[in-house]
Amino acid sequence: MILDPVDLRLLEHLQKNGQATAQELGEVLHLSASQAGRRRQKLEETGVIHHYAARLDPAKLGLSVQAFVQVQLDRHGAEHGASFARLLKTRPEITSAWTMTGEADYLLRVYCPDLASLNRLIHEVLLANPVVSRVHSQIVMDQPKADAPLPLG
Amino acid sequence: MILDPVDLRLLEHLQKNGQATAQELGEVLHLSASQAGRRRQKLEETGVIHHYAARLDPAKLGLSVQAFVQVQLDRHGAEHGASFARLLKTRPEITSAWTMTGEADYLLRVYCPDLASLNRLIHEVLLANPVVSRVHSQIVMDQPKADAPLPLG
DNA sequence: GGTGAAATCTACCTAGG
DNA sequence: CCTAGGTAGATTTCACC
Repeated sequence: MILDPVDLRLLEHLQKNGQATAQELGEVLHLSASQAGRRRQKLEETGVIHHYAARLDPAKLGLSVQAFVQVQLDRHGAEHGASFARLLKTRPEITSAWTMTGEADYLLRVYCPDLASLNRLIHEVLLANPVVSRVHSQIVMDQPKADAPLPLG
Repeated sequence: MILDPVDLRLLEHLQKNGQATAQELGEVLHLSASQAGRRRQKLEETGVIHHYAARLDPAKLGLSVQAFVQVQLDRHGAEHGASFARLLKTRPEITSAWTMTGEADYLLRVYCPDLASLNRLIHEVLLANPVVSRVHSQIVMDQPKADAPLPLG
């Protein structure tokens, strides 16, 4: 699928407001509402737009502690990685996990109601797991930039 | 604002499908559509729901390189942090930035079309900045867990 | 919890390059 | 023939009962 500059501006807008109506999109893009809606539909069908999501305010939900946790597995092997990957899915506090080049480390993004529950996660879940060799956690103090739209230029 | 278990299930659903209609929410929650819509409206007004966003597929947009970059500032001071914070806003590849406890480090989440542009960002933008002392970048290989709903239990 | 007016979406249709 | 703009029926929302 080819994305022209109008598509990119449409995507930029929909990332900021996923509830924008076809009419609103048309005004922003200087198109008719029907054309804007048609473009949006195309982008949904082709999977460029993966889904729509409500973004919540963690503080208002009592999730006052955010952290990034780096986890180092003691032995590198497919079966170890797989068992750890299963663990990730069972822990709702871990909202995202990435593996990186170089080390077979995981980077985890974690939301907890308080420091105690973060420490429980680290000690009773992560360090208690025999596959895990080391963890290093850093608590988020401030988020000067949050979930900006993807760079589409 | 008090959130009862029904609100939490509503939020969980809206994080997965931000376009759920009041009727759909009502079916999930075993409520009437009008009650489900009323709850949602309340959660929007009180800011528990911050906004709605379209989630895009980075690969389909040509953003094949994701990375986390840790940036260490050479001197810790309010004015240095502020100048770096301004830099963050000017770079669309940097979609999120966090400051952590302990060090005055920044963790940056970055999306680039290729390795060359990531390297340009690191060397010509970050390291070229006099405030920056060291950077350490890790390229994302895999994302076994991606943007799961916030833990609302 | 239910109802109805207003707004919105979407499929279909028409016009122009 | 393909792309842009317009129209109508169905659906959804939201203020009110």
